[in-house]
Amino acid sequence: MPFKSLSQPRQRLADQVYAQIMQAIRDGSITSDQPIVQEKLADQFEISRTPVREALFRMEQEGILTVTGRGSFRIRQLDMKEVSEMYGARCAIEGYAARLLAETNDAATNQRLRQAITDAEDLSDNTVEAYFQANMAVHRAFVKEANNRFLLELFDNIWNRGSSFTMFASIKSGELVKSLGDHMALVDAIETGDGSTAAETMISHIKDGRDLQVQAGR
Amino acid sequence: MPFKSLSQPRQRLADQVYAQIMQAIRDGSITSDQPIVQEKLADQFEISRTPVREALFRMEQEGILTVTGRGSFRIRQLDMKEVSEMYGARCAIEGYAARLLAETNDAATNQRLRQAITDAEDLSDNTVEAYFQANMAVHRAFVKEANNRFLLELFDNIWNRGSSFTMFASIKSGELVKSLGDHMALVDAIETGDGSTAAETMISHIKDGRDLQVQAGR
DNA sequence: TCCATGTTTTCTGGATACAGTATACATCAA
DNA sequence: TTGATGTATACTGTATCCAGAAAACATGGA
Repeated sequence: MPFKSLSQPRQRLADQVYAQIMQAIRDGSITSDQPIVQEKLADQFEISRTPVREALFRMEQEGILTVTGRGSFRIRQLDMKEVSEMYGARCAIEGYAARLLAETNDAATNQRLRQAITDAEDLSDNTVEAYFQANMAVHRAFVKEANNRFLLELFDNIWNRGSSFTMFASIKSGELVKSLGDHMALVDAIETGDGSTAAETMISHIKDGRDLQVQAGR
Repeated sequence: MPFKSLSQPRQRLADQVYAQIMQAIRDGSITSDQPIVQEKLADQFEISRTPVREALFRMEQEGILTVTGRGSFRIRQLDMKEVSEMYGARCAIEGYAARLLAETNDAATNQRLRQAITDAEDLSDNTVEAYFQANMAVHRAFVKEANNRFLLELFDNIWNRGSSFTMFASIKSGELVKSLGDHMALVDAIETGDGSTAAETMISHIKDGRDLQVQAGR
């Protein structure tokens, strides 16, 4: 039987809605000051409220939206304390990923990491969005190579929080470029083979990012 | 105005359903070999399918359920590799929490931790369930005292995975008691004030748990 | 008896209908 | 004009309905 199964789990409308709303949040057509109305969205997509609701609930659970008043959603706006905690969560995940990588210290893996960094940092344009994507791609590569799907899941969970991109928008681009440069040093730390060293290097790299963020946020 | 606001966010049926299904999973009345049928559940709860659907979707997203066939849910069964990865994720979260605690090294906090351990380990009965709860309570206390809501959220996310309890059921209770005893040592490690030491102690404690689990799982 | 085909049943995703509540708005008295 | 009260509107949660697809079952020919 040369055919591969095409029984995809019957794609749900809610998934598409989810993606579209996400996009709308990213490009700023939905802002955090207007409440999100199920019926309005349903009308725009020309579908019923049911799948829209489903997508919204999902986003609430992921911390992208927050429920206000009697049940309507808004984009969840993080205050500085929460932003800072978010970086903390990143330290936990990515720091441990670095630890695992160091403990394995596999040459081929490290090589792939270097390659990923080179690829990602070859920015096609200098927008903040491009920087954001590049930075995320690099960091995601580390977690991915650590080979633990839970870790990767948690990573995505954190990075998808609605404001994570808009937050970056406030950082001056000069600083961004500088911060991009540090990634190779992370691989170096991994290559020491010492878990704690790698973890600490990663953590302090992330904290640098946090400081940039905090400065910009004031 | 001596009245306190009673505007609670209008509690949703789906939440109750969620809790009930969760309970049913824990006490084994829903097992992983039977598919979960929305209409059946709705009938049992004597409500419509809508809130049931909502609860199920939520559980799917949390990784408690998995979608099979054309869209029906089952309890997600983790294989040994995934179980092991789950412990890895715990190392990341809880290890970093320990690091934070050590860096702060606040006497009052440490005292509260010791108290929490004493409280939790005073098992009223010797069932595996009781052990599981006690162990979770202790570990949760560490993360909670680290004072980072994201970390706590991720912690809950991991520990709520459907099978996390049923997994434990296979460990011999003798081993469990032994493993409970190690918790005070974690506070000791925190009191060294050295982040790496604390993190590593926590990680190796969790890995001990993992090894127990893996042995039992074979 | 066993396989292939057609038919019924089951069950999901999505649309629509309905009820309840908070908000917005209008109306009226001081 | 302003504040209190009644009314309309907006929007949510829940119930019900409908169409489509998989799965189970039955039926008939070799």
